[in-house]
Amino acid sequence: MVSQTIIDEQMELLRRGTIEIVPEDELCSKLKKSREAGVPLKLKLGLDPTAPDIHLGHAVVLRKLRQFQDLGHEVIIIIGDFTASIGDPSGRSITRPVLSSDDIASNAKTYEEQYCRILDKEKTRVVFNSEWLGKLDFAGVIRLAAKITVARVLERDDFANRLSDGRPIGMHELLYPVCQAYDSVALKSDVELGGMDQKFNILMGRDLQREFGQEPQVAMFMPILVGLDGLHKMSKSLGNYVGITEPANEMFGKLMSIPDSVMPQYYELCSDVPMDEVREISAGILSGKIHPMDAKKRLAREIVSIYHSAEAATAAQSEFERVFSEREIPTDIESIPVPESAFKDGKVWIVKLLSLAGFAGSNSEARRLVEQGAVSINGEKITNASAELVLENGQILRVGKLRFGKIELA
RNA sequence: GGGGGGAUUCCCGAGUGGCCAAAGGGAGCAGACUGUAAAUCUGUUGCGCAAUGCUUCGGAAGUUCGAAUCUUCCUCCCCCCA
Repeated sequence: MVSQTIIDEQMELLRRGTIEIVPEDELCSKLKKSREAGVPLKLKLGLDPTAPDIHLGHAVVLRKLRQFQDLGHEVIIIIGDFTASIGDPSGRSITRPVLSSDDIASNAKTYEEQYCRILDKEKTRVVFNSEWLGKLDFAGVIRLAAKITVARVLERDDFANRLSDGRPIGMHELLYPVCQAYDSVALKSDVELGGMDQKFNILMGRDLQREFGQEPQVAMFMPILVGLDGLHKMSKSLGNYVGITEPANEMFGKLMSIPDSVMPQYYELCSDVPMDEVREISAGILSGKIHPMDAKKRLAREIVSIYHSAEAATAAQSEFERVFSEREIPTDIESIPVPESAFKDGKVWIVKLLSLAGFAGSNSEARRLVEQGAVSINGEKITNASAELVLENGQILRVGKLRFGKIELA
């Protein structure tokens, strides 16, 4: 007999940072059963192979899976190569573009390289859903579709909204949730994790498994991590993300730029700081005992430590303080090679230099930056857009607050 | 199959013959302030070493001294009816 205390402890750990577990008591009994029988649970996570960079938002779910692995369970990652050819309509107001199979293959590979930074490779299996979905023939598809009603599919918010707003919905998109649900059937998964945007799809998995006479999976919903802007969900396309493979300094800096209001969420979902402590920090900020900036530095340090090391985190913090608190120049600055051809009479036009450095997308933009007083060389502001400069090796070109470059003469 | 509406700069959206590189908002960028937070204020946001210059308003052709605006054809989208 498995001690209830152990299960309770496990449940408490697993509950952290989840919005909803449907149903919670089923997870409890699955954990117990698994422990008694010595058979690991199968955790399913579907990844859409469109975004090749895993960021902290994806990491929320991956880290939860890791907790399951640490409890002895098995993770199955489904690369949705087949479903990507449909395009998940979740959270999209427009129909997604269809990916080529080459893109999918290379994206999937990048995923594999990245997820093992969080997951235990020994306890992770990767499968492609084309393995079973690709084998269905048209009759099979129809039989599958027959198990779900149109009304059921149209319950889904984005379909309902699109329909009422008069935006298009492709027939193939209606089948998306069915495909994903069928993945659960094919794998006989015990638990499926996903963001709230996946709620509909994951619950449909339960329905379909029941239809196929399987024990339905437990659905675990994780919040969608808000991006660095504090407004929209973290996503690569919005550029408000922190990739898990980014350098420590970069990560630290990006994390320092989040709005204060999202700190508690980041603490809970992206760090391992115990929840009691997280609550203390939040309270401390409210009462004025803790400076929000200090809380944020701690947060950034905690997160950087997970993906790099404690040392790297400390170093990133001192670098951050150097550059932004003390307004000094960063220690490692990328160099800007300046070829001879850029020179005219031994001088380089400032606008030319900026586009050479990649700090401006066009000469017009470069000109604007100069006129707005954003550009300096060795701390000396340049405001005349037609300025011609005599350059020396090692001079520091700065644009705005963030961009630095070191002049390197060819 | 029939009828109607629509496609504008990164996004939304105004513009129905010259005053339009195109209002307004969002987003971005820069400056001030600051904790690289938020809020706020200011400037800026097609290209161009800048010129009464060049290229843009779904695509092509046309009318006109002149077109985002008018005409024709095409492509795509939406709505209503069947």
